[in-house]
Amino acid sequence: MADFLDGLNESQREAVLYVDGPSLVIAGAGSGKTRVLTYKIAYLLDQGYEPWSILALTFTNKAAREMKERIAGQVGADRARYLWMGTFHSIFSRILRFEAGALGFSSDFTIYDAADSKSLIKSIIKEMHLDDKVYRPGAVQSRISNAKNHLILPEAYAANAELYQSDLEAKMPSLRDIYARYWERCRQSDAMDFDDLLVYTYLLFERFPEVREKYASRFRFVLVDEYQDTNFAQHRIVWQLTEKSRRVCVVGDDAQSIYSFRGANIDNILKFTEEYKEARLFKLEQNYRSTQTIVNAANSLIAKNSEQIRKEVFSEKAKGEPIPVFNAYSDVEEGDIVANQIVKLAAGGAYGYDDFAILYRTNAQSRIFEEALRKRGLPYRIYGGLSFYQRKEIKDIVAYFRLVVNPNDEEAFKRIINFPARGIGDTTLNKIIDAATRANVSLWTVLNEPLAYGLSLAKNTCAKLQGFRDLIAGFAEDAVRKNAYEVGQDIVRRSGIIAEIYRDRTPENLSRQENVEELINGMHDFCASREEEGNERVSLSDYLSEISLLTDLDSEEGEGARITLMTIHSAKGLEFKNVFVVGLEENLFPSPMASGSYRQLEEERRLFYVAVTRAEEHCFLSFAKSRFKYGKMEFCSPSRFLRDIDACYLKLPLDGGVPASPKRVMSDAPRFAKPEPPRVLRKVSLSPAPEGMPSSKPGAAVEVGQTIEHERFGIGEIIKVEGTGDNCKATVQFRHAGTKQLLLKFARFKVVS
DNA sequence: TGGCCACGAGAAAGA
DNA sequence: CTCGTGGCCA
Repeated sequence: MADFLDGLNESQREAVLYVDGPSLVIAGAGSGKTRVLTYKIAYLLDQGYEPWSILALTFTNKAAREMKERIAGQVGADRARYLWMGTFHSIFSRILRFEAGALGFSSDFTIYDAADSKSLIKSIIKEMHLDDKVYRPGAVQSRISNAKNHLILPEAYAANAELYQSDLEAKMPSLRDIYARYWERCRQSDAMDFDDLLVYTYLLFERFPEVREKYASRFRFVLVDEYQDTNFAQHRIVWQLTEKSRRVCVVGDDAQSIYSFRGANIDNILKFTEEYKEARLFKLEQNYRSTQTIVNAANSLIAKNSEQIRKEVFSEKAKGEPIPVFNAYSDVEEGDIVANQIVKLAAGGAYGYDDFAILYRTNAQSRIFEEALRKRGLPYRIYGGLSFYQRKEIKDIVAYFRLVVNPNDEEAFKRIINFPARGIGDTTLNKIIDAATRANVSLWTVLNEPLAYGLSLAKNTCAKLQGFRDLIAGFAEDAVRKNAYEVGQDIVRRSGIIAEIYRDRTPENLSRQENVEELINGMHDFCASREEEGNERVSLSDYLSEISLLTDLDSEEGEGARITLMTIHSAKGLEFKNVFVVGLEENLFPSPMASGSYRQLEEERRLFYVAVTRAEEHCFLSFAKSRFKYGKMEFCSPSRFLRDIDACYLKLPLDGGVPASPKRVMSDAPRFAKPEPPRVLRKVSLSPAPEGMPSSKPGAAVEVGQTIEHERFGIGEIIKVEGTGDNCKATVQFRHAGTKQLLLKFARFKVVS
């Protein structure tokens, strides 16, 4: 035991060793939070706790997996295996499958992903003859989700005057009816959405005290990671489980709370010691990850926030270099600057490509970096965007699986009843939905006896429906005997999906074929490894419950070192030697959607804090003066957050082109002036050139040797001119964007000298 | 019924 | 620019 305590500092050790009551561990960025959790679990095991009596909740599968591996390294894989360790959603779905009957669900209930739930909401809005311009499905979905995260059920929602008032203001008076209907339809479909996994766990414990008692006493110790990101429902469930035992340890960093948009409540951590009055508070303040400069810069940034638990994060690592801030002319140039910087650093030999990460606010920003890297032949991997399980061909197949396991699954039904095309169109489907809604039964029930539910159908259509019914029922029969892989293979072949995808060899189809093969191979591996572990028959249902909570962060693609491209949100918990935080512009970061309130703005600042603290050795910041948005070019000003970092930790000037004068940098005036109006030369200009701006006349000739400033590529020198008139072309060597040929007729630039 | 085309609107973070 | 929708035609 002593051997593993050696690896801990004073405060870490205290946090590990206190197991007699509730505790809150405030862990600054990079302060060894995971270390404390794993050591603490190892310590508990050492103290005689059985693995299955320890519940450890995390936010990502990845975090759970890594922690499990580390514990396995300390106490052996055979013991680590029996720990209850996983995400809130996966642990609770496990419990819910076991206790489903009590709640009126079957243990094979489907988990609706965000797309399923949105699609169901969409059809409910349609059925209720509401205007989907007013009742935007996304907005409705987030209001319902919000209610669930606060454990407000449809009945309570309808009775709540305040909520109704807010719905009225949003011009959605019928929201409570949509919610009620959505709730019923999910039950009808034997389905739960992500939020339901929490809601029903809470309800289970609330309505059945003996069940609550069972789990509360089974889990003798409960640990929660990233507590700052828990929502009200999660918080209450932790309370249900630990109110009596008081053996709970929550770990988190209020400065890294970045998920309020999905209901996370920073008060859970801020007020933990009020709810657990006797709780001990531990603070981990030594950062083992980053240079002093990075830590200090991050501290100066987060100090601008008002609501936080006070702590002094410090680093004893090297001082490190100031953080460069790059000022790019355009989004494209920003990509070039970052890529060039990576080339430069990588050439030094000290770094592999996996030592680099490019972090951005929105997924849409990834494309430009992707292009810049590809152009230079640099290997990269983009996280986010369409994950494997969200691809159409995969979703289609999984919909078959879902319907076979749970025929009442409405969303799966709608997805595949006419895929591959079998002549059952919208008209017929709408009749079925209509009848099902009126009779309060599932679509599958109607399909089984169309005539009993008063469907008027052509004979031909009836036969087609019968064919579909038999197909699914046949698979369902097989699924009882065969394992997931066997049924899966059968379904893909006999449903006609293979025929559909292998019909021709277009590039899209080839990639689909690969994906389908990958899915089937994955099923094979899944079954094989489960069966090796001693499970007799791994059912399709087992497989589905495994994949329904996976994200693309979970798919390890091992081949070689790659540059990581991801959103800041998904980078939480990760670290890289070199980090580029890009797109630091107003209306991007902070997001325009967060500029509404002070609270939201503070969350954006925390997000920036998370980004900067991912870096171990070098952190780079950048922004562009112009950027393509909504298909149009927009001018942007630097993010206010750049001003929140003490200038002494930054390396200015930050220009990709004209160096800013140091004087201006140090002055009291805002360090980042708004960009000037576009000083751009156009052939056809409707407005006169701005006064006092150096600007050449339309059609002015350029000469070799001149320096120009291009709207998107920045400063460059003309090295060649060919052609005349409309065909006049100039070759320009740009400082940061490489060499380009510009057709003067279209080029947007001005001559600088 | 199903496929194709044209048009218009919208574009945040994730289990 | 990209997705989703709605109208039109085979």
